[in-house]
Amino acid sequence: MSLQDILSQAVKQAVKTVYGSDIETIEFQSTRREFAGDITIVIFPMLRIIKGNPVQIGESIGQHLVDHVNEVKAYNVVKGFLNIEIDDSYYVSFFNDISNDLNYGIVKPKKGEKAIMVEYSSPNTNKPLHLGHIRNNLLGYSVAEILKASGKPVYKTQIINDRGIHICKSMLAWSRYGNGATPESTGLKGDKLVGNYYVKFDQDYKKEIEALIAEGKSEEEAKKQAPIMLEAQEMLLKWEAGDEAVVALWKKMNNWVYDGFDITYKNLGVDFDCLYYESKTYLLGKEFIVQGLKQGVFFKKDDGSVWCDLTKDGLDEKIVLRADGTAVYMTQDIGTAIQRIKDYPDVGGMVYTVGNEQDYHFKVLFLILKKLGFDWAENLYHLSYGMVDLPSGKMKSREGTVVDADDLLEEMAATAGQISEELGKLDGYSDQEKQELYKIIGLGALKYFILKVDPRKRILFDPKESIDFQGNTGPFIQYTYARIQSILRKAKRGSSKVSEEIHLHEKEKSLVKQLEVFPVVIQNAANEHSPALIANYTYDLVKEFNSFYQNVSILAADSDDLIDFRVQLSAAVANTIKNAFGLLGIQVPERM
RNA sequence: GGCUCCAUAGUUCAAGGGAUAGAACAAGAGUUUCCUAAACUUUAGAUCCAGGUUCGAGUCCUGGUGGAGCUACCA
Repeated sequence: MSLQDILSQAVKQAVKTVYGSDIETIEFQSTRREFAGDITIVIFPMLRIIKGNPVQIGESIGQHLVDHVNEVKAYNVVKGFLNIEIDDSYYVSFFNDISNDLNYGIVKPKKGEKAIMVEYSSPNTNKPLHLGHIRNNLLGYSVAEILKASGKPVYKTQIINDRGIHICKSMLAWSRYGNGATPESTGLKGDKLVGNYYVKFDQDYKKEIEALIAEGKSEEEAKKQAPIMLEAQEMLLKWEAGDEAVVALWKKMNNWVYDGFDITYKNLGVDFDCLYYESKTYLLGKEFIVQGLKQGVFFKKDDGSVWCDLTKDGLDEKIVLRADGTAVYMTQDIGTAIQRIKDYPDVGGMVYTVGNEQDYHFKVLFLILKKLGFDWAENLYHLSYGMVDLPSGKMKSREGTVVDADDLLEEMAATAGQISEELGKLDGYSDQEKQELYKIIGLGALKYFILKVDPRKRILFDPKESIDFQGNTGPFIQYTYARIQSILRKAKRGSSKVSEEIHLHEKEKSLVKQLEVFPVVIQNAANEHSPALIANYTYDLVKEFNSFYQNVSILAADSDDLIDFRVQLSAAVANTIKNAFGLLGIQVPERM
């Protein structure tokens, strides 16, 4: 039983015996530094049930706790706050329990527990990945890991947008100008090569529009009549008809892109358990529209189009099938969701990592799936995140302000290397080992920078100022981990349990307290789908440790018992950093 | 027009309705005979505006202001 549970019961008992009333919930918070005590109970909420002076109530509850609970050493009351001091022995025995548990805080997936499918990345296959995809990938991957650590089985997936007019544009431009260029012949990453032809198309398209406008056509007409666009549309029709040559080209170019993406994913450290392709799912969902019509979830308009009336839910009417009977985006998403549950019957919920410009879409999608009566529709979550903005505003491919994912990863490693060299770290390491470390550090800086921010908020990214390596950053935390490893190398670490007689210093106690809440932080992060909670927790832990590290001597303490305890405590902190960062997908180096 | 989200030190971020709003960067002042100074210690500096609910509001409600997004038989 956790300390909070023990106290919770005892407080309820105290209120019952002293005032004869029952209270439902008790508000706990950690005691502010300036007051004596470890944990604080807020008395104010109890005033609704017990009438009286909050200070007196605090006094009587506090006295009851001291008398009846072993762990409670003393108490004091400030205004409506009951501060409780916990006996050191509680912390020591708690620490003994966890110090050798390498997976402390991480819950293994329970048998029979319903799985969660987490979708993220989901790129188009006509452009390389950029900074926005990086945020998406990091969030999705991290949330998946956090859910796993909270005891849920997880499938990571993505839906690849591999069909449509945009692909045809790249294909068309390649046919015209490519001269058979391949990633091998050009030395370009496949996604970059294909992306270049997409840009090429756009340039030609613009020229043709200008020419048509010069001939006196309106801009709208020109956009529709540009020959290159008509040709692309024709290609799309051929693709849909299964034209052999078109499909072969489509396959070839998409495979180039996939190879390119794989490299980026690998460098980024993310992975997937299963993949869905839009070319295979875009026809799904129609049968459920028919079913929904029968159920009365949808209705048909005179022109034959099918709609869902969501006005009673405060939304608009939403189309789910075109008049010509073809599927729209919503139809596909309905079909894909259902298909996934068919493919993986143990899945009981899904998380969609998609930018907040699609908030409305997912609100509607979830509502429709609920109306169709699927029980898992209750457990759908749109992990909605804000844009990554540049100081100049939005990233725009046309203006060339897109921050390319591969370039960014390389720059981060280069910056990490530069700083390391300046500081004279890592002398005596081989070039290869250094490069490995620079990657880990650069990636750590980038990932932490993005994940420490609340997903819903926009991120401002200044490529010129780049990302800090000091202060509240990934490298700061990695550095602390590396320093602890250095201590552990030098220490003759005993594995004996710490004597419960030992007296804890303030800094030591606060470290143990900090470790104690790690499992709760994971659960909260899982419930709120927020890696930021883990990031901020880790930072707090590291701050606490650094202060401890600078102010007490670990390897030269005045007794062997104390050295042993401090070394073990350091090890436990390092292990927690490693586990927490693991949930963020950030590696920790043994030395830096 | 309607709807949704955001607004906190000069800057980037924190703060489950709770005590004197926390950090980091930038600015100022210190700390390296000792476990890694990418560190530590320290000074100054903030809740967009106006109401309301509450014992208590950065947090909840209403109305403004400013920013972003959605509001396609596109995906």
